[in-house]
Amino acid sequence: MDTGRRVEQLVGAAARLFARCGYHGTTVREIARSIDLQGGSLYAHIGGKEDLLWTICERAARQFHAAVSPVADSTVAPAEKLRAALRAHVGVVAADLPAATVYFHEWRFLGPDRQALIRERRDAYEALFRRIVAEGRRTGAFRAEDDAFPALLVLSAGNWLAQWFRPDGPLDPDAVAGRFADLILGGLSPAVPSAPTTNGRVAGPARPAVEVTA
Amino acid sequence: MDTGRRVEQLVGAAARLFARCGYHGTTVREIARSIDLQGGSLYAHIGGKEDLLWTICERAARQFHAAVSPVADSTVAPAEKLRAALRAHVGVVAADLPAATVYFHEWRFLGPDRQALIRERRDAYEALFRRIVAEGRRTGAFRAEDDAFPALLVLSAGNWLAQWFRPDGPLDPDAVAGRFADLILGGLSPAVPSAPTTNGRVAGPARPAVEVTA
DNA sequence: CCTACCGATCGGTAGG
DNA sequence: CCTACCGATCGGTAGG
Repeated sequence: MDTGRRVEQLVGAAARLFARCGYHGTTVREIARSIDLQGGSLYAHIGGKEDLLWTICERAARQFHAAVSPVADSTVAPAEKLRAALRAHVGVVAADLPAATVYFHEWRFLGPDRQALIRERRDAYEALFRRIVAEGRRTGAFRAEDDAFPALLVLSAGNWLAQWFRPDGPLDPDAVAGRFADLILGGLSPAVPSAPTTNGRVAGPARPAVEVTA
Repeated sequence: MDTGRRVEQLVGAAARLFARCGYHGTTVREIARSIDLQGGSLYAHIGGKEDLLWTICERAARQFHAAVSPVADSTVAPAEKLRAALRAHVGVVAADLPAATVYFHEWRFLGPDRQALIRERRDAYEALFRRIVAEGRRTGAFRAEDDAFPALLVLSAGNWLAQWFRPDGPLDPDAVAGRFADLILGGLSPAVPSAPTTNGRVAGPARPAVEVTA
């Protein structure tokens, strides 16, 4: 875990290349050359290709936790807490899209031990979101059948973001997170005071099934 | 596009291996050996490694379209249409998890021309969901600031599914889709008849910010 | 469908 | 940090 300038450049270059071409689709030579280093010279700075992947993933896991954990531990109301957690998550993704992409998709190419470490941290991270949902359900702030699905919906939106978000787009990360939070908290259907649902289907005709489309 | 039994086995084996190890992390030898074929013998059945990737991606694109397109063209009310579209999408993902995983993540390793073809189809597919949202907004069945984010939320949930869904899990694909649809349509917060929102933040204290947590 | 082989390229190292 | 090199493995082919 050298903090040398060259090592940082290598980690950054590796993240960009791993994100674009995949871990196995990237050559150590390409990483070296992208920061004007000769072929095998990157071994003067790092132990091996997998070390670069590990550094990227380990840092990303830490940053997600560091961003969301204080939100989860705060005392704001559940709805605003979930909103803030999503905003924090989206912020980390958007702050380093290549690193987030690698963290989401290439971590499984780590060796078994490191893979297990990442998996542990990822599970603990997801638990933060489930706990926010659980708190909201307990206080009556959320209506949901379980903790897992709402948490999964938030994380799905937050993770898939890495596939489409571009920093030069029209919306900044906070705005994107806000839009998703509005949808997930408020729902797409205009509020009909919580109609009882039966297995995911509205019990009885909720509103007239008018059809104005071609 | 041979339909021989051996070719089908190769496509299936390739999907499984590409999904687990990635396109570049998989060897043509591994694919061949997984269906009891010798090293280079798979070239008696296919033109090259990339052809396998192409077949997987092209079929997946077609199946997603075939499943959702009739739903989008139907005349059911927007909320049920969006629910049915998500159910159809989830069904395709769950029916062949390896193929869906490869379609979502490995298509970018196709050559430029084939890559462009997949991108076109994917864009057209996403437009189906945006159109459902547009229809709902037009008829007043949906409240949303635009078409893109609700569509993106549905697709995020449906695509991220390939990362965690396991066929031996407690919920079948229809149940999973139903849970997500309930959340997206109904929202997590109990229905306070549509309070005007300002930039993703509820205007004024919507409900008492009681805090019952530690 | 197999055997045997091809040139190219891979991650990594020695020696300076 | 470079040059020159290592064995191993890659996708693909020839000839049968």
